[in-house]
Order: sequence, then structure tokens, then C-alpha cells
Amino acid sequence: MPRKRSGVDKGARHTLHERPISLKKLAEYVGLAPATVSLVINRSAVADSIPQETKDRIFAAARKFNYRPNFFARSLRTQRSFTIGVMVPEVSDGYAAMVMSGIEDHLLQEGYFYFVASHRHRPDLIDEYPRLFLGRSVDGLIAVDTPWHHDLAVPVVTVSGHNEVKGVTNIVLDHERAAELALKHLLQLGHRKIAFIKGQEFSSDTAARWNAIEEVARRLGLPVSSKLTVQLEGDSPSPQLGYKVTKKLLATHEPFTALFAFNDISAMGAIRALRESGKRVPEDVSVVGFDDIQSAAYQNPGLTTVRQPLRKMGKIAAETVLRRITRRAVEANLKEITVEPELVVRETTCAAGAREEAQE
Amino acid sequence: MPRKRSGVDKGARHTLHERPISLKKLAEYVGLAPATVSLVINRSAVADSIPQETKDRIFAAARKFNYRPNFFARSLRTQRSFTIGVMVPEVSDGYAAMVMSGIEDHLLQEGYFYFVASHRHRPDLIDEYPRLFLGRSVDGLIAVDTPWHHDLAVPVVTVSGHNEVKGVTNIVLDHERAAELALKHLLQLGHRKIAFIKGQEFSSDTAARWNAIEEVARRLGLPVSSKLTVQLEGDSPSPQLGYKVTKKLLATHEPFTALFAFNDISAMGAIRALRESGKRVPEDVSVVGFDDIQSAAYQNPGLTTVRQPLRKMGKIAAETVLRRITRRAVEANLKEITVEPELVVRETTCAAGAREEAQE
DNA sequence: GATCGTGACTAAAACGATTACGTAGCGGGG
DNA sequence: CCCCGCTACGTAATCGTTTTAGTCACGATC
Repeated sequence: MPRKRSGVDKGARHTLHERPISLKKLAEYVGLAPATVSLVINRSAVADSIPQETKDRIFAAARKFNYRPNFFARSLRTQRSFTIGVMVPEVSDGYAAMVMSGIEDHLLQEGYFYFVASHRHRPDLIDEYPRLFLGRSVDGLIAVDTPWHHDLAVPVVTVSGHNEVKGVTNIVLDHERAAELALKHLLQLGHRKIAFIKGQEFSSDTAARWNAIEEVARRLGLPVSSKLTVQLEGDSPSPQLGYKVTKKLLATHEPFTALFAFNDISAMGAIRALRESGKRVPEDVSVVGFDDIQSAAYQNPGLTTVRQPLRKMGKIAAETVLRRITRRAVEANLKEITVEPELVVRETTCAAGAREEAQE
Repeated sequence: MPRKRSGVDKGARHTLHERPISLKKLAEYVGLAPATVSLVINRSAVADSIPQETKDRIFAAARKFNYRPNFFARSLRTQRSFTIGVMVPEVSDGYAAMVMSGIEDHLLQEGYFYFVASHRHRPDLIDEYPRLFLGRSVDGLIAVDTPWHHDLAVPVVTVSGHNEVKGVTNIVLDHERAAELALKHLLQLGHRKIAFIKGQEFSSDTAARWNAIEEVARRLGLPVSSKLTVQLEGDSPSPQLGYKVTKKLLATHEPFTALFAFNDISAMGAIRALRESGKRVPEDVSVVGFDDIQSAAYQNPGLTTVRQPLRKMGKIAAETVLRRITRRAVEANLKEITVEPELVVRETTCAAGAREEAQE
């Protein structure tokens, strides 16, 4: 029975409709055993002894029938899925999305695909998804901003994970350096009363970041007042969280001239809160964010922030997990890879004395 | 040889390390044939005649050895992968991320996983990725903001796709309504000279959106001047694009009091450009965005925009593709599903006459 | 007492590859 | 002339399920 869409479909033109041909049929067609065809197609070393002419015949037939090895059959046999599981708190969050972008680049390039699962910080999901991934036989796992405790049968790489777990490689920012960049910048601008927004309890960077800040502040002789630190709560990826805690901070009437936020999102909320209480940014209060997500540059005013090379971190995570898959033993005890932050000065920071001049 | 991590591991406690047990072993253990065990585990109707006691024995054993069916073996046999391929221009783009979030919600809930591939509008990738997906035997495909021409062997659903292709269901916004919301709003505020930023040529919403705008403008008696319309170019997901074309627009010195941008991202760039030429937003120029991405609400001032229910569109896409997978024939000729936009008035629009009063 | 139905399973053929091992034919060395 | 070692393949087992078509025993029915 002829196809509706006439003409074009016949002959060598393959629609993506016809059921793919199997190795067996293909072998039958060229008059060889499936084994032989398989060896040739996979360029196995064993096939070295097969004359070029035969190989060509096989390749020609493969092309003619648009042969694609059945992925499941192959995976079943080889125990490899060329698939990586990626866990993130939430795909639509700028941070995770940026990291994923880097991960994807590298994985697809290397012939891997990946599954994504967003756990939204729900402990049950954080527990369940790795199991589901394993049920799908992923070759490895990447966990982004996700607390990690399991020791799995496959390589695991975390981005911004800080737990030392067997079989897990952590890709982390140099938080000490990050704190130094931000605090030195503010110090140079003459700020001494600095408020801080800490990350949520569940965020995997919170502790490491905060320790680094305290450490660096001590070294720089900067006071860190508990009255001037607030902590984000709730897990929505919205500036609302930063807005709320900044309101709280302002309510204490404890004076400060600068604010160092846990991330750009909360910094945006903070700026709004500051504005609403009549404070100008940066003239009255300088604000420094963290991450440098896409929209940071296009805030008004542009957000000064500590950039995490998120895309790069994703790429490194992908590279690492693949390396560990192919060279299992060798790389198994790679515990941590550190990447360097960068300070991006835009328009939400200025000298602490700017108050007077700006007040026209 | 005992495990390093002593004690806890023995007995019923399963680490995620041990090689999973196969159906055959399990059957051997309970003294039944693999077939029987399979039937029971899958709650097949054929197993109805098997006494509850036997079933219990099987389930108990399955739990004891933490039996998980091998996914590849099952998929190989059943020709189903419970996997959907999702194509987006770029994961780190707010629009796509939001849609994905909705897609994910529904898919995971239904026991599906999904692959993501970002094509960055490269035609070769737009062509290649569907093939790769099929090579992985996905059960269906969702294409977000991606021009689509193929007629595949599996159900395809697009989000914001506008081509009528056999076997494809398009989830689209009611652009007419969207245009009406935005234009009526501006009209009511007294704007008559409205500038427009059109989407990039390759964006799948561009044409439909623009046609709707022209149509509605005509109906409302609003002039649409080609001198006041510019078009985005380039495929970076950055406000820079909107910034550039707005600069160009301003260079013509053609007067306008309002600007309707193609999306929020370009609106942000536009605002920056307007500010830089000394125009205040909204006092001198009102700006309306499109999409209502996360950061729109937290711009300063908050962006007035036409909201697309992106998450919902993702969810509908997921539902639709699954429905079409399970009820193939029935739903095959579902061509289009329309969702309604919503106007979100924030702070970038105000009455056209506001110029004078605001000029202190 | 032959037949029938049914309850409780089992046998075996797929699904589509990969891969260790085997072997037929042939030329050459001893 | 025999055996060795290539070359060029083929055989068959295996991966772990699903599913159709039986089988077998036993009690009921005519």
C-alpha cells in the first residue's frame, strides 16, 4: 500500500517511521553471520583480519538500511547505558540551569545522555531519585547543590557538595578566595559594618561559605556581628526570601553600610527591601551578590557579585564523572576539585562615604 | 571477605553496591519458574489463578533480595522505554527552564524519565537530536520553542510550535488574547505611539505573535509603524540583544511613549538602553515584557508583562505526550491546545501623560 | 468411564545485540 | 607429507525479561 506522502519516500530515503532493521537481518542480507557484522560495525580489533572489501560491503548495507544498533540490546549485553543521572534542587533555578548547561555540553559531545530529576530539597526524593537512577542503570551520577551521603556502585560527582563520602568527587568553589574578594572589595570602599545573608540550612554551600567568611573576616580584622547576619529560609527559588530576611534585618535598626548576600536572587530581594525602607543602593547600602547568574548584569543597577564559574563547574563535573567511569580504579580517590571565583564589580557597591555627596 | 563498613551491612540491609539479583535467581530461590515470578510481580491478569500464599512468598523474596527488574531487558522485550526526549534551545534560558520544570513534574510522577538536549538553534542539531533520541528509543518527544518539520514514528508535542505537521500536537498560547491584553492596557494608559521589538526569525513564536499584534492593532485602530518596530537578532539568551535593538530604535529619533518587547529578557535590555539615553521608565516610556519569567517581578522597577503559564504549558505537554503514547490512535489527530495568557501589571507602565508631573 | 474444566504453573521463544571460542581452508616450512 | 599458523569467518552462549501456548493433576459432569 503506497504512502500518502507520495513519491519522495521510496528507495534509499528513510523516513523515521519504518521499524529499524536488526543486526540479524542485516547479516542475512550481506550473507554473513551476525557476529561478523557486529565486529565490523564496532570496529573491534578482532575484525582486523577481515578484508576491507567485506567491511565495505557491510558498511554499505548498514547505510542502505539505515542500521542503528538497538540500544537496549546493547546495554543489556554490555552493562553500559551511556547515561548519567543529574540531580538538582530545581531545573528552573538559574544556578542549577547554568551548571546543567555545562554538564550537557560535555556529555552530549561524548555520546552520553542524561536524566534530570529535581528534588526540591525534599529528603524523601533526595533518597529516592538515586535509586530510580540506578534502576535505570545510569553509568554515573552528578548531584548539584544537593547534600550527599550515599556511597553508590557508580561514580558520583557533586557540584558544591562538601561531604567527604567514599566514591564521591566534589567540585567546589574556593570559598576562602570568594570571601576574600568580596570582603576586601568592601573594606577598600571603607565599609566596616557589613550585614550578611546566610544560605538556607539545607543548601550544601551554606556552611563552607560561612566558615570561609568568618575566617577571612577575622584575618582582615573585620567584625562579624550576629546582629547583622540573617539566614534564608524556605526553598522557593525566588527573591522573596531575600526580601523577607532583609526586612527583618532592617527592623532591628542595627546600622550597616553594606550587605553581602548568599546569592544573586536573594540580593535582588534585599535591594527591593532596602529601597522600600528609603535606602538607596549603593549610596546608602552597598550590596554584593553571589553566583553571577544571567540576570545579575541586567538588574538596575547592575549587581556587583562574586562570580562562580557555574558552566565550567558543570563541565568539570561531566568530565570527571566520565573519567571515573572509564578509568574506574585510577581516579576513584579523587576527592575534591576546586575552582576559582571572580569578583564582578558593577553598580551596587560604592565607597562608604558616598552617602553625603549623593544626598545632593 | 567482610566489608570495610562493618556490621550494618549484613543481612537484609542492602547497600547500593551489590549487583542486583536477576529474575532467574529469584525464581530459583522460591522454587518456581521465572515465568511465574514475572507474572506475579507484574500483577498480570494471568496470575489471577495463583494462590495468594504463593504470591506472598514471591513478594517476600523480592523484597528480601531487593529485586529490581533489569530495565534494559524489560525495554528490549516490551519495546517501551518510559523515556521522553525533550529538546530546548538552551537549558539555562529562563523560558525553557520553566517549561521543563512543568514537564518534569508530570513525567516523573508518571514513572517516566526524560533526556534533555539543547540545540542552540543550530539547524544541524535540530536535525540530529531527534535521531539520537530515536536511537535511544524514546517513547515520545517534546520540543520547546523549536521549529519542527519531522513526522516521527513516536508522538511529538511542541510547546510554542506553530507548524501543522502530521503526528504533532502543538501547545500554544492564545496570542491574539495576549496582544489584546497588552495593547488595550497601553491604549487605556493613553499610549498611541508604541514601539515593538519582534522576536528573532528562528524563534517559533515570532510570526504568530506578530500576526496577532498586527491584527489586534488594526481592530483597535492603533497604528503599527514599521519605523517603530525592530527585530531581535542573534541567539544568546541575554538582554544584550534587546539593548542593541533599542539603541538602534532610539537612534532613529522617531518618538514613542511605549515599548512592547518580545520577551522579558529583551525588555530588560531595552530598559537599560532607554535609561542610558536619559529616558525614564515608565515616566517617559512605558515598557511591557512577555513571558513573566522569575526575575521579571524583581526587576527595579518591577516589569509589567504578559504572563505565559509556562509551567502549565510544560505540564500539558507532558500529559499530552503520555496520553498519545498510551492511546495512540485515539488522540493522534489532536492538532493544537491553546492556553490563556494573563496581564501582570507592575511598575514599568504608566499613563502616557505622566511625563510632565514626574518631571518634578 | 470418558470427557471437560480449571487451578497452578512451566517451557520456550522471543527481544537484539556482544564476544569467547572454534574451525575450515590455504600456503609454507621442515 | 604433515603440521603450523594465518585468514576469514561462524557457532553458540549470554544478558534479563515478557508472554504465549502448553502441561499436568484433579475433581466434576454426563
